[in-house]
Parts: sequence; structure tokens; C-alpha cells
Amino acid sequence: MLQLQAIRDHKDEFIKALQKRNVDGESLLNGVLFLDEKRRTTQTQLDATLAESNKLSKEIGMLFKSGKSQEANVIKEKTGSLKEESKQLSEALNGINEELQTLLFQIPNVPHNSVPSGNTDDDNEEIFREGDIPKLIEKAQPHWELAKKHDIIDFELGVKVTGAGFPVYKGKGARLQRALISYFLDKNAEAGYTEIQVPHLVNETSGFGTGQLPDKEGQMYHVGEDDLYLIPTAEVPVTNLFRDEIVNEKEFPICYTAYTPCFRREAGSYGAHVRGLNRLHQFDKVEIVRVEHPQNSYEALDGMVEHVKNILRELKLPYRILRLCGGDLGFTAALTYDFEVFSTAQDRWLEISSVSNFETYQANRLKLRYKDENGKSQFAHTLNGSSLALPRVLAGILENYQTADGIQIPEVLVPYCGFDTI
RNA sequence: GGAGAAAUGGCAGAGUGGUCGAAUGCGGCAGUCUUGAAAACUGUUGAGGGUCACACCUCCGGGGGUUCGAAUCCCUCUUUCUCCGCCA
Repeated sequence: MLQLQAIRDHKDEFIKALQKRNVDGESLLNGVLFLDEKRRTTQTQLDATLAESNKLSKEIGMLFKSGKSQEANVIKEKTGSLKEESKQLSEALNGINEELQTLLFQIPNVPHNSVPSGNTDDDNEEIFREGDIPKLIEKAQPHWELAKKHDIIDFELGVKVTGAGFPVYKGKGARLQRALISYFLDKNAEAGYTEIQVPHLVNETSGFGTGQLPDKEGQMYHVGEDDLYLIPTAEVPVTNLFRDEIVNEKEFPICYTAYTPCFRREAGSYGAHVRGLNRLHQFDKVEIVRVEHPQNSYEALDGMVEHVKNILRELKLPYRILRLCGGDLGFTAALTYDFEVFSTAQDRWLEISSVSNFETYQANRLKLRYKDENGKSQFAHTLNGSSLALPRVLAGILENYQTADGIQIPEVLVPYCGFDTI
């Protein structure tokens, strides 16, 4: 959520930046400013009424104490109209606040200066590419064929137990999953991220805190009976740890890493692009989350990008980094870098990580603050990234590492797996 | 799941209808003393709105009610604790 003060101060810049998302910032922000103005005048009127009525109440109290109950009763009669007035004003104020809130929830984050304008993922800007695309054997297969051949992932079995998009990993496949999780967590811990385990269901307030609600309501599984949501990413529970907190400036940088399964309804997805591991309803991911001082957040973002690069280098997977264009940028992000691994057998790039700076957008919703040097509360910056999402990494490994003698395991994973070939 | 008790500032903990945003202690911050630190002493220290700055307003788990006036009384929800039941 954008800050009112920031909108007041930077309206024109914001409108221009929002154009990169093809969002009509002008009418939205003008609407906000109009309501904000209305809110303040109403609030002022209400405050004055309450002040008057507080004053009278105190007088009544004193009069009763000194035994002048008759005079007290005279004043008492005056309070009736004040009460009525304040009731009306506070109802009006509540209405305005609700309207303002609803409007603010509709406005996405303001893109960072470096974000290119554009509508679709075709307009994303490739900023980096590394790793050799392997020359595959004659009869190279996509990962879903390989998974079947080696009996390491059973998609049909998942369909029987749950439905499409819930695969069952078997034998070496399951072990490789576990190896990847451990390896990623170890790498993140090594880089200074504290490992934590968090709930896989969150309440509605948490959904609002990180911005999944109300924007992506339909993308999350909802447990109606208990009004809880299955997490679409560890970002939600981990970032919400800091909801309603005022952290000490000295604690920065705050760095956490967590492994969780992620649940996404993926309503509307279909076709060849969702085959195999490409798009699932349940998948595993190791996430990194940072809470930063606003001055350092972009440096931190760069650090996270370097960190993910290192992991992909160690895995020896060919990858590229994209800077997302305005149209492809998530609702809450100011700047996002996507990592994609080249899946040779499918001849396409697969997104395996998304690293973003949310600036104060989430912090404002979360009321996540720190004290600046003047002792004033300021919103912190939040960031997160996948480090990494498992299924497509697995797809990349299976496809790129296939040989005539089976699938090789990347060297760094062998100690975690206990085998070097599938 | 059943019965009872409770929820107050970073923490502990007073406060049962009026001047209480709230005693006191701990912690934090600043200072005195000290070569430095500790101890001791002094001061300061919740959040949000509003204002150029004050004034002023709101907040004592959430929501609603009674009252001129609510941390305090009533209703309701949530959470925690104790006992019982069940259980990985």
C-alpha cells in the first residue's frame, strides 16, 4: 500500500511511474487525495466535538464531587446534541476511511526507475546470461518422460490421490528433492540467512499484510471452515512475522530463510506449458526474506541476486536474469529480477526464482517500522526471493544432465543424495 | 471436546466509574562520577491521527453496548493458562 504522505509529495512522479504498468495513476491518486482531504476535515470536526464533550464530562464530574448536582444536570442536557453529532461524524469518517482503504488496495506499487515499460513478458529485459547450454544426446527427452522412465516422479499417482498438479516423488526422485532442499538451506545459511520453520496456513490478516489479498484471492486455497489460507509462498508467513513490529535499527539487515511447500490454484492455466513439473498446484520452495533499512534495500537486492547466481553456478545450469517490465511486475513489487533456467530438452526457459524489492509497500500494510536517528517511526523495506523453487530446477537438472548412461547428479548435490547417477 | 481463570506500555505488574495514556520495578536512551567499564545517582522513555509548531483527538486483546463520563460495568468473539478427556 502506498503511503498517503508519499502520494501527497510525489503525485506526478508516481503517475508517470505507474504508466509503466499501464495503470491510470492520475484518476486513482486524485481519488485518494480527494478522500484524504475529506478524511482530514471530517476528523478535525469529530475531534473538536469530542474535545467539547470531554470538557463537559470533566465539568460534570467536578460538580458532582463538590455536591453541585443541580448545575451538573444542566450541563448534562447539553451533551445530548454533542453525542448525536459525534456519532454522525464518526460514521461518516468510518465510511470515508473504508472508501480510502479500498481505493488504496487497488493501487499497485510504484515501479522503480530502472523498470522498463511494457505489457507482457516479451517486454522483460534480459540483463545477464551465464552457463553453457549442453549438447544433448540423440534421443534426449523432456523431464516428464525421463521421470517415467526412471520411475522417480509419478504424476498419475498424484492424480489418483489428489488431482492434477500434485506429483508423487519416488525413490531417487524423492531423495533428490530432499537433497535440493538441504543444499539450498545450507547455502542460504552460509550467506547469513537464519533458517526458520513457519506455518503452512495463514489467516486473512497475513494475506493482506503481504498483498496476496485482496488482489490474488482466487489463487490461494482457502480452508473455509477455519478461514485460513494455504500459503502460496513462504513470503507470506515469514514476512508477516514482522507485522505490527517496530524493529531496532541495529537489527538490520534481518535475513531469514525457510523451506515450505507452496500451494497455488493456478486457475486458468492450461496447455503444454503446464506439463510435468512446469506448473504445479503444490511445489517445494526455499525462500529468502530480508527486512532492510530503506537506504540499503537496493544493495541488498543486488546481494540476493548475486547469491542466487552463485547457487546456479554451482549447479552448473545455464540461466539468464530478466528485469521485469511494468506490465509483468507483481502488484506489490517495485523491482523484480526473474531467474530462468534453460531447459534444453524442452527448448525453453523456465522461471526458477523471482527476487524483489517491495520498498515500503508491504511494510505499510504490515505496519513494519524502525526508529530513525531522530526517534521517529519509519517504514522498513521488505525483500524476498526464491533460493530456489524446486520443480523447475529439478526439471532443468533432469533434462540438461541426461546422458546415454542415465542422468548425472550435479557434483555439489552428490554428498546430499548419496548417489551420482539416476 | 468439557469446566474454571485471565488478557494493561519492550518485559513484569498496580489500577474496579471522573483530573488515568495509566503507579511502581526492570529494560532502553542521555547525562554525572570514572583513565575506561561496572555500580550509584539524575533526567528521559508507548503507538497512531492532526498542526509550521502547539492545542486537540484515538488506542488498556478484537467488536458491540450501558453512562454526561469506561482500563474499570454488561454482551460477544479471539487468545492464553489450569484441571479433565483425546492424541502424533
